[in-house]
Amino acid sequence: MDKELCSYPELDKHGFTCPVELTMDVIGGKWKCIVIHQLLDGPKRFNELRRLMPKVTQRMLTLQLRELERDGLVARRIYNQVPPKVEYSLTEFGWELAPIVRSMMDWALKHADTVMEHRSQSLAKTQA
Amino acid sequence: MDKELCSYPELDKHGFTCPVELTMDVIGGKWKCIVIHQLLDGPKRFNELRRLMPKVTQRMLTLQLRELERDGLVARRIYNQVPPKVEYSLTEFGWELAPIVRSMMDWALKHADTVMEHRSQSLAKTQA
DNA sequence: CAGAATCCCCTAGGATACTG
DNA sequence: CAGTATCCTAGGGGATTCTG
Repeated sequence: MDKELCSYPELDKHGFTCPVELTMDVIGGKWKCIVIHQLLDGPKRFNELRRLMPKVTQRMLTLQLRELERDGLVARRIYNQVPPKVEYSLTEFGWELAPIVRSMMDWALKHADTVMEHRSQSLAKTQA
Repeated sequence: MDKELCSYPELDKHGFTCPVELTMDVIGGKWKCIVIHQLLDGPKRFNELRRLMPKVTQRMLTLQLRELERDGLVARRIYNQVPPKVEYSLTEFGWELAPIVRSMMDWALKHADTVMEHRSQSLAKTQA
């Protein structure tokens, strides 16, 4: 396989130049990875997710969940009762993302302080 | 450790509720992961990156590179010559992202078609 | 409870032109 | 070659209100 001409027919057929671009298109939403991360722990109700993610508005949560649903990553189960109960869970396909999200979590726990150091340092330089 | 009260002091000190949120803040830019993916292959010059990423504008490439630099993930080496030569490479810290980006690539190569199927299916439903 | 509907804003990101 | 400098806009995202 030619290293310099490494294109991906399956991908650019759909307008993606690079595999990573496709993945980002799927999980790149501001809250998607966090939703998935929460769902790794088990199915969650809508307001349960809201409580777990205090900074996301319910509008945004809805939108991101809809996109995850569209891509087949998240299942939405409606219990027909009053008051309503809706449960979100990872599909089998959604579980395929677990390694990625877990490695994102591991990375953050290991390197959070390093990132913050770099940021404050480069901020200090612009200040000076 | 209490599962229900699983907060991360190091993180929410900086305003992050969840580890994954921090990671997304670092690599969540539209092109950052792709840049990193390209740099996994070795150092690259500016226009070399542009050629590898046809869809990114040079303005955006510059901005994303600057942020990656700020966070200490990418190094910028300037060769003092005419015409100018600038080489971007992953720092040691940047290499820590390799597992994540690689798993993103693997995922895409495995599941691209499945994603597309789901998308066209859910599109068909809205059409109907 | 789990949302849909509006309204609105901001900024991430694009297009184009210029430069050391 | 490797960028700045402007200008501009689509849409990502927020706040609020309403509902089955």
